[in-house]
Amino acid sequence: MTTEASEKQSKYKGTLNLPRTSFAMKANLVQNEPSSLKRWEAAGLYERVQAQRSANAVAGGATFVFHDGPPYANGLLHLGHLLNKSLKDMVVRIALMEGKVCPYIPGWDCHGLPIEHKVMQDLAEKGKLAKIAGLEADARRMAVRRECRAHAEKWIKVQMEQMKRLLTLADYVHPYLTMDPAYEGSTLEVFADLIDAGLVYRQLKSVHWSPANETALADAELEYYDREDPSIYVDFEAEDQDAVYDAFDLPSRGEANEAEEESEVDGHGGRPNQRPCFMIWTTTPWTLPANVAIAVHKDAEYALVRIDGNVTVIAKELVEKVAKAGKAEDVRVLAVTKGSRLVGLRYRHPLYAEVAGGMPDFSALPKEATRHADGSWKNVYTIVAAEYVTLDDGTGLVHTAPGHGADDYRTGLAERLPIYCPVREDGTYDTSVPAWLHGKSIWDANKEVVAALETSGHMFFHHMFTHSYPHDWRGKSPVIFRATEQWFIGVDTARKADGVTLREAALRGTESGVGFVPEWGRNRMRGMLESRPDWCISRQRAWGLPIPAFYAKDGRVLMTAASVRAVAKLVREKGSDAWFMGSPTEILKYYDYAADAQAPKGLDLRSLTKGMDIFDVWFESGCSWNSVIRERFGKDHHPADLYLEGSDQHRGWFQVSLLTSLGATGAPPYKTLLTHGFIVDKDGKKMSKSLGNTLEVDALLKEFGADVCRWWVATLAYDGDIKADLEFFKTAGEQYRKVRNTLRFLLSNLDDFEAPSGGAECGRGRACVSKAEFKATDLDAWALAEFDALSREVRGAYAEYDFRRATTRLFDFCNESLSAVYLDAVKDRLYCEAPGGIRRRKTQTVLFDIADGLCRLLAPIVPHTADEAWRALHKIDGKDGERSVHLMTFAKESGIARDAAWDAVMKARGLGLAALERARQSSDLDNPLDTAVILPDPERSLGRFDPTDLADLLGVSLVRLDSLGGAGEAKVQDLRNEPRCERSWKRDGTVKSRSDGGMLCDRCANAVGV
RNA sequence: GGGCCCGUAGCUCAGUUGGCUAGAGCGCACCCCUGAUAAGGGUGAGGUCGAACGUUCGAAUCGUUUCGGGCCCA
Repeated sequence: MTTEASEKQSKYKGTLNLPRTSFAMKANLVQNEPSSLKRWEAAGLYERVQAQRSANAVAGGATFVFHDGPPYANGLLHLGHLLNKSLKDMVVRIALMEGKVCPYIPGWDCHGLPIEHKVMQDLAEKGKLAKIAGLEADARRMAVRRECRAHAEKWIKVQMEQMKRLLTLADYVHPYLTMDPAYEGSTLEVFADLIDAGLVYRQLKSVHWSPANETALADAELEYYDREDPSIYVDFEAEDQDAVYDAFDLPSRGEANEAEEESEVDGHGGRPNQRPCFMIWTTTPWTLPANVAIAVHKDAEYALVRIDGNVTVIAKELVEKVAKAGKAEDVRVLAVTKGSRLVGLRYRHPLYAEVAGGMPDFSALPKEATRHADGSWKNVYTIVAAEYVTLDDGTGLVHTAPGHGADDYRTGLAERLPIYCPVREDGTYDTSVPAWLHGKSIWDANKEVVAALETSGHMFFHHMFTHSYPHDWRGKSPVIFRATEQWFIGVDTARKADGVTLREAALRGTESGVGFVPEWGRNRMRGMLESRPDWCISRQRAWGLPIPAFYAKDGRVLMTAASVRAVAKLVREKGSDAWFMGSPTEILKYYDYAADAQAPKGLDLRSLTKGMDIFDVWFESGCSWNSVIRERFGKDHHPADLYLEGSDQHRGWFQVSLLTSLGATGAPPYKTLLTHGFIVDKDGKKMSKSLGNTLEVDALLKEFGADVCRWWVATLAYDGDIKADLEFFKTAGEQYRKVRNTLRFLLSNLDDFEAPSGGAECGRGRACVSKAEFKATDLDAWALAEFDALSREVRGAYAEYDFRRATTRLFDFCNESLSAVYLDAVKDRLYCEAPGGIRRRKTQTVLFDIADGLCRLLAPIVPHTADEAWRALHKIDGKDGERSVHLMTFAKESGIARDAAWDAVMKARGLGLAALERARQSSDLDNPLDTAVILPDPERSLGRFDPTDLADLLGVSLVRLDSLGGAGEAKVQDLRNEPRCERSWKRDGTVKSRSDGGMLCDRCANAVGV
């Protein structure tokens, strides 16, 4: 800029009240958020605000109990955590801003397989595994547990830092950890209550089993490798051939037809004179000795087929496939029937045909394997129906061995079949199988079974094939399914107190007791509750809370409510390590056996052995309503007001918490469930590391800062899938900047404004102007009324957890009501009026109230920016940590009256702007200040408004009203022949030469004092 | 394969009980301002409402089917 030009521009520029503020346009969140964090932590903001609200509660204020679900203490936070934790923080901050007591105790799920797995891997890499393996059982477990604890602690620290960096306001000094002794003890106490309610039992279940390592494994411990196995198609002969032919509606063979036997050609509906078979397919011949049934799908069609001389049953649509696989040459379908017609038909087990009774001696099985049955075994070796039967592979008739498969196991229970598992821990057969298999390894048995079936003529076809098969991740050896005894919580078991089952109680609670946001969560929960099986709570691992069961030599079990409570007491003192470090009598030191009526009689406590099972980690987190909420805040805080998690938790934490709470207390643990969807990429595909479409939380925080990330979260329609992409964060950043700049403009015009202190009412002697001096037709009154409306709507949206509606309104208010309309209009008076002029001070008063209120409304969403702006507004010293917007509550509404004709004014403004645009397009009239606009005023409603307000709303020098011309368009008048005020650039008709030689309008002359 | 859910302008979303030429913001294009300036203001162009049938005088809105996607299960 040349000196001349700058002189010309600056003649009056120095006399203007131009914007000035320390609140920077550039947020620099990445640098500045950590200092806010530090300031809040130093001032003990969480404790301070909780104490403040608690004091308020004593005076009758409300309480809102939020309960945080624990993330797993393993690995870095991902985008889902960012979403979840941000939403939670907003909920909590909103409750606090409404003046309620609202705790936020963050928690971590610490036990469980993923950690143990990782730790074992690390130990293997460091070559420490052999050393540990050499230890005695308890010592070995303790060695692993110590490593696991260290691992969990490490990740809790990392995740906690990330959560803090997200600016969440929680009690990070006292988080809850599921591995804390008090938490563990409290969990055991819930378990004791469930035992009291009669819901805990022990039974066999098929689990992944490693014969090489003689241990049960969970899914996470499996690795899949290719393996070669026999694929065999086996014919099981029917017991009653006529019953089979009846099922296929083949007409009875008349005596006269007997002569045809030898020349039987079928195809005419006659009954073949030979025993029909049921053909099954399997890739695990070694499980055939454990076969007790064949499953079909009752709606599928099954064909009676003559295939290379044999008559057998195969699913109709698989006939061709099977025939082709077996290279059968002569295939004829004789008849077709529904699976349901086959149910109940009996067959002969090919491996037990020679054994006395035709089946193994099931009466010798452990009672756990037969408890569910009546001992009649009437369904053994029959066709049963099962939903999981598909026609994808095999024959459509599924070999069923309840001792060796999860589906098979369920069928076994449903059909009252024995859970027959003739395979011992080491993978060899016991003596219940045919003698030639006794003691054989199942892997060796595969070929022997195949050979036996070939010899006996039951093998239709077999070949070797390669498939993906689960292996023990540690030994790389193949695993099998094997029924073992496990602990369960009965979902269909009647509670002792009222005879109601958990399933009934849960469904009832879901129906009416619990609120769902969004509402469809109710359906989802119901569907999952209806179909869920009993809850298997035992795991054969080291890293967890032990199931405190003791076993006597005679097989009896000691685990009563009283014994569990006694163990709980010890665990509260010493943690669950005590289980592994003490003898049964030491562990039971608080237990009074003599006083326990529930305990088995005549036990010698000294001869008991400790159970090796630990709890499913879901059981531990599922007890947090007790271990955290009731434990810390008392029973009157149960149920909590809100649980907030991803939609997968309908089967996870939501459900397990519901079951434990219903079982132990009879009530659900929450009043409302809020669910959010899952994060997907910009194309709606799920995010996964292998697809490379993930976004790193740390990277996002580093690029955008927490406030922008949180703004993004708040703008989401979180009830469905959530698309995430770097672009969307940029968009959120743009919106953030718009809001920030609006705040900045408010602040920059309040630099010389004396704020009312301590919430005092404005009045004489202060810069701010009393609301009593505002008229309903003032533009300032309009702005305040707009803010009142905003405040109502945002708080209403917050109350419904609709953060998107809230941020949309907040953004629109900043963008439209303030930036485009009000602030644009009041610039003139802010800059050009005398600093203390009433017109300017009134507007400043409004700017102050709006800035203050806006900061409070924004505080739950963008805690750093809201506090930064609020502190700038109140001119708080940078080091002063005592004052923060987060200690405030939402502002009261001003309640100001707004003239009913404001709508007409805004409509006229629209017409005026359109006219100005037309003028710009059609002439060289570009600057609105060079014009006057004539507004149509058919209703004669605009006359009572301040003409300067109207002119400012259009950014023009003058507005004239036309009440005679009807509701037409606005017109623009060229004022370029009128003199222009050198200070305000307006041509309002009062501009003339003044004593200082400048051309000024009356207002500016007065302001400058000439 | 089953349960629950989603699919409206390039993007993110509004669209009450079916009813005016389907809306908003962002982005984009064009213009203005240069005293909110790596800011601010104005105007405008963008959609066969995933697809197909059906119910209806009339459907983005109701029903059936179908395609694509997500979560949970099998």
